[in-house]
Amino acid sequence: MPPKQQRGEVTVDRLLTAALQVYAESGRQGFTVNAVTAASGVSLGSLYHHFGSFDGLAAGLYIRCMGQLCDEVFADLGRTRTPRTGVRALVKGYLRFTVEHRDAALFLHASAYSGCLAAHAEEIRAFKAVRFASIAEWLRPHIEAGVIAPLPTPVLEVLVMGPIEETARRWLSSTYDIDLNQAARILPDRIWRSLRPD
Amino acid sequence: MPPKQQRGEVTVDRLLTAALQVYAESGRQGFTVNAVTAASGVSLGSLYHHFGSFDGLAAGLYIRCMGQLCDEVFADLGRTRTPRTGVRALVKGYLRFTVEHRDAALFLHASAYSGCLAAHAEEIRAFKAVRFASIAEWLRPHIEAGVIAPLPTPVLEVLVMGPIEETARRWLSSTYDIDLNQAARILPDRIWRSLRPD
DNA sequence: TGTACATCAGTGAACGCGCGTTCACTGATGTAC
DNA sequence: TGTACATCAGTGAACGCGCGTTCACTGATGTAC
Repeated sequence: MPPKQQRGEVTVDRLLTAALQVYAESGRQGFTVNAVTAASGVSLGSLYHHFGSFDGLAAGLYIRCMGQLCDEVFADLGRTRTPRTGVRALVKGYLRFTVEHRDAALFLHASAYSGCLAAHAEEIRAFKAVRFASIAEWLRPHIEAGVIAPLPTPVLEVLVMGPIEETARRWLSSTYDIDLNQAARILPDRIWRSLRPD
Repeated sequence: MPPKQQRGEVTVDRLLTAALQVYAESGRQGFTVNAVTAASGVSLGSLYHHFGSFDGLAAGLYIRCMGQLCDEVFADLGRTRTPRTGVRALVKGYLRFTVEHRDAALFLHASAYSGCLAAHAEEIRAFKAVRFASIAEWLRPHIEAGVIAPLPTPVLEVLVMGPIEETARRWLSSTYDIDLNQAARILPDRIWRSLRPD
């Protein structure tokens, strides 16, 4: 249901931007249709015209944030040659995105189990499958070349993304005091050690 | 606000058990006071007598689940002598808990950003601080003995718990198909490699 | 042991609020001839 | 170029539902003398 006129695109953008802002300021509890329409200045009917439901808007926001994340993280990854520099790029890229787009990162983490996305789960799954394909493609030649241990793909993913995402999560929750610069410096080498063959 | 009579304890227990069941069956959206009272057979007034609010019940459930998790995971940890076996115990314990208490594990992960716990954040933080102290105590002598790399504690925690929690998360979301037995077999050694000095 | 009383536990009808959603409508944009 | 018409976009009042919460009350338990 993409808008077919330019002003429609603008309205969709205003709604999503306002929605992210509302979520950042008021959390899940304050994340309501009324709050979003008030913050965006867009009418209630217009929101429903473009998204069909409030969950639809949440799904749209999730996809927009996830797209941004993939763009920024995978851009750096493509320029790397060795798995070592690749891991470094992933760590730096992911943590930089987390800092520079705190609101988006928070929304992505928080929405994972929110239930708002249940109705659009298939759409989101398909979107992720497309965008995440590049990371698997990046991995394969390194495994075949024997420069990364021949572990099952899910285990490799978990070894790489686990520490990164957990770092981001702790920083976002602000319950823990974790130094992102320190983590960005130390993690790449440590994660790389967990992937090496032999 | 712990109950002062035995029947009070029983009621609290019935409410929390029913609440977990409701959450497991209906998700966040279906997790309401009415659903919990209906499932437990306990009256609305009684729920408020014991928990003060619905968020209070959510916080109580979170603490109960977190307590169970700590009990099971740290029990095995205490019996280990080397960091290598310690990591293995953590991985196995955490993943076993995830499988055996799927509902509790799901609730713990999902509640992290739920907002329901905001009002009781301090209470939960204090509870965690007490229970998680044992893991830091377990780590320190190994670092001092030079058998674990002298990394900052938060980074160590993230390196160990990141892959474990990410594995659990993926298994719980059931979007990914991840083999927990395989992960439990491979992860300990891989995580251990990321902690070794030199 | 029995009685009186305070506290704890349990009940369920009632309430108000704000949520997501609908709908009949107006205005803007693009297109065909 | 001008006009007619279909489609898209935007509006906001109105609605019903179910949520969390309150409260006046009854019953059970424990304790003091």
